[in-house]
Amino acid sequence: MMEKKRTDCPALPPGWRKEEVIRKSGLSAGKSDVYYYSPSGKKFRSKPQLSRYLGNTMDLGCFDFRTGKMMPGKLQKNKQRLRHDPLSLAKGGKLDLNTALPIRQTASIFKQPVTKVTSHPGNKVKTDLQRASEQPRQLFWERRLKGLRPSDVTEEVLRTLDLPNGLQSVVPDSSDDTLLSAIASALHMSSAPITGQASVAAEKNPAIWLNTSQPFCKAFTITDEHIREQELNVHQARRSLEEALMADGLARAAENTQALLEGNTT
DNA sequence: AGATTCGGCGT
DNA sequence: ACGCCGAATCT
Repeated sequence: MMEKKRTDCPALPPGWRKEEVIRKSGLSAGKSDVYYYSPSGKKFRSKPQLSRYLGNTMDLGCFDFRTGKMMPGKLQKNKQRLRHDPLSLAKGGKLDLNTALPIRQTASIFKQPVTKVTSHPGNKVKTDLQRASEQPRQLFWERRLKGLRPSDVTEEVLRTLDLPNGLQSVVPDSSDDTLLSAIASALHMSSAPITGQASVAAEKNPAIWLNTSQPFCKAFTITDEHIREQELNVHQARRSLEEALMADGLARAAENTQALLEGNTT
């Protein structure tokens, strides 16, 4: 057989490999197809597919699938949006997985070497821990999360959460899922309590009075009822997980005994 | 079954 | 002209 020419791909996290296969017959003979293999061996044959899998892990905006390199000049020329409805999803109902989403620019879940600066002890940026949490943020940046959907590695879209009805946005035209994203982000990024916008002024002029360290929801109160509801949710989630684990264990066991009985060769 | 390969639709 | 993905074909 042909020796597979799988090369390491420096633009992707460690362990990812790229393969180029030349078509040898048919009308398209001479053309080539490019594939990528994840560290775990899963094959990827298009950029959208890769995007879906890597999700928010990495920005593939300037990643060129064919060459496997980052191409800084690939700043997508977004048409004249921003004029009518800057927050709407891209026309055609499709979401641009390349650049539309606010995503981390580094592959944080992968182990990657970082530059350790030792020769500049006074370096503010590398030294000052406060600075990291004081990065300026775009007003209403949470809105860019609109349309994001959680999914597992098989690309199945998961059910979204429901918000308690006591939660309201301080900005008009903010759909429920945007608000959910905003609150989820706030919980995720800070260990401080999430109180919502305390100042009523924020409702009249969010652009001026919004407390940027809080999500753009109105101040809310948590009732005992809320807590009971949430406890129920957690219990149900745990039960689901338990069942899934059990089912998986049984399936594996059955697979193994079957293999033994049939004298499976592999 | 999964892997490989080319066609062809849509942009 | 080419990216993407369905499906025929191969192992």
